[in-house]
Amino acid sequence: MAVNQTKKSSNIRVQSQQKILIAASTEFVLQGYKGATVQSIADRAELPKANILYYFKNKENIYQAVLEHTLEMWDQGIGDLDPADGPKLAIEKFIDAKVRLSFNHPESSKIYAMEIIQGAQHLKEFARTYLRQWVREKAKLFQQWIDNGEMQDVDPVHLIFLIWSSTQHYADFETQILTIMNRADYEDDDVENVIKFLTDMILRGCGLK
Amino acid sequence: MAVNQTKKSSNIRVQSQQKILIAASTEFVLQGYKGATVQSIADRAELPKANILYYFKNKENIYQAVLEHTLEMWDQGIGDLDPADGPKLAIEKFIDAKVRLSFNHPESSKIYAMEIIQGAQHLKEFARTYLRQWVREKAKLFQQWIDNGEMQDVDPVHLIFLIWSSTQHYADFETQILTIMNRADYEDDDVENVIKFLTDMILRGCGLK
DNA sequence: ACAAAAACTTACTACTTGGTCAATATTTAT
DNA sequence: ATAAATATTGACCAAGTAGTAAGTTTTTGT
Repeated sequence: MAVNQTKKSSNIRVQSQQKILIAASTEFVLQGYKGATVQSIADRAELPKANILYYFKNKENIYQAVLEHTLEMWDQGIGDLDPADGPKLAIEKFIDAKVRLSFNHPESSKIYAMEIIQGAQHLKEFARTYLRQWVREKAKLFQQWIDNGEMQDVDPVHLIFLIWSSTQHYADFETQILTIMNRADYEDDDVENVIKFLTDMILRGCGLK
Repeated sequence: MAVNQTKKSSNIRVQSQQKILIAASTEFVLQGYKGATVQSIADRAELPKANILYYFKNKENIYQAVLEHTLEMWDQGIGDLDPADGPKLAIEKFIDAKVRLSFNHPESSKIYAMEIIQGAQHLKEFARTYLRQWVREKAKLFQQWIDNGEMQDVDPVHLIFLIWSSTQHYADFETQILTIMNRADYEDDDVENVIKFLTDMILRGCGLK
């Protein structure tokens, strides 16, 4: 009985909330937290403003929901490194997942990036410590592989930063990258090319190729 | 006579403008373009609001000046790759310069990152094409080295993105990185460690080590 | 059919914002 | 010394802003 939120009566609620969150994500990316107005979110969601504030208590709440959604998606999309995989496969999987997330959900990546750049003012404490734990844990795993002589002796934390930053870049700096490549949009090949490039480079950097 | 902007009479003007730009940079980072108010900039600069708008026509102008300052700094800080250096030294110099810029001027990096993430809405066309030219030129140089068998056959444009993103990350994600490292601030060693790590990884990735 | 709950909407308010203006003070050049 | 140029400031305003209140319509369970 605990999981009884999906009654028929909630459908409109859930649907509207989803529509609002999608519109809000776009607005927060384009205008920032302060620049995105409840009205602009309403316009984009094609709902009257008061309706937005019927489903979400206030603007801060909408933003929190957007942030939460981002974190959930990453948690699910990246998941855990499998110790049984060994360093090569683990890094390959990690890069693959992270690049696909960047290309498939650039708005999430962008909102998160802006939040961190601005000092993580809205990010709840638990999200911060969760992240710290995640990195610590993964770093420990890499360190074991290093100690076992299974990969080059590189700082595992910085390695995680490297994978994180280089993959995230394709979402956050989309505009700049497309300008440089003289393109209007990413194409399907791009994802695969980026995965191949980063995997090659980083595996070689770790002495795994 | 053309360069006669430095008359004594301009001193106060220049000084005030500088004070305003520094305060504005901080505010733009912390609050974003829309969130930074002329009043908040004034408070931080310890000047009355009307004084701010005496030296800068409007808020957009202040922001443009901040952006311009960022681009100038990078232009000067990174400069050109020297073809005579060969790939190894060129990459070493590039990473070194870029990491130091990130650690020494994180606000600039942050403001630029936010501007790009939000779609480069305020960035003038000339800055975009300039950047495209810069990357094209550097990529061509790397390609020559590759063709000469002086380095591994990796996509030069993606290589530039990799160096760009991984170095920039330490400025933009300062907050998150410090949280993960459980630190309050970067220390002197950190710069050198990051330079060493990235140089090792990327040189090895390029088959140069 | 019908009452209760959920969804929607209009009108409003208190407050913040960028920017102007007119007046005053200070500095500069002669 | 003094007029012109530069710098400084407080008071003000029109345009937006988040959020509320109070009502109406629609949906739902019985």
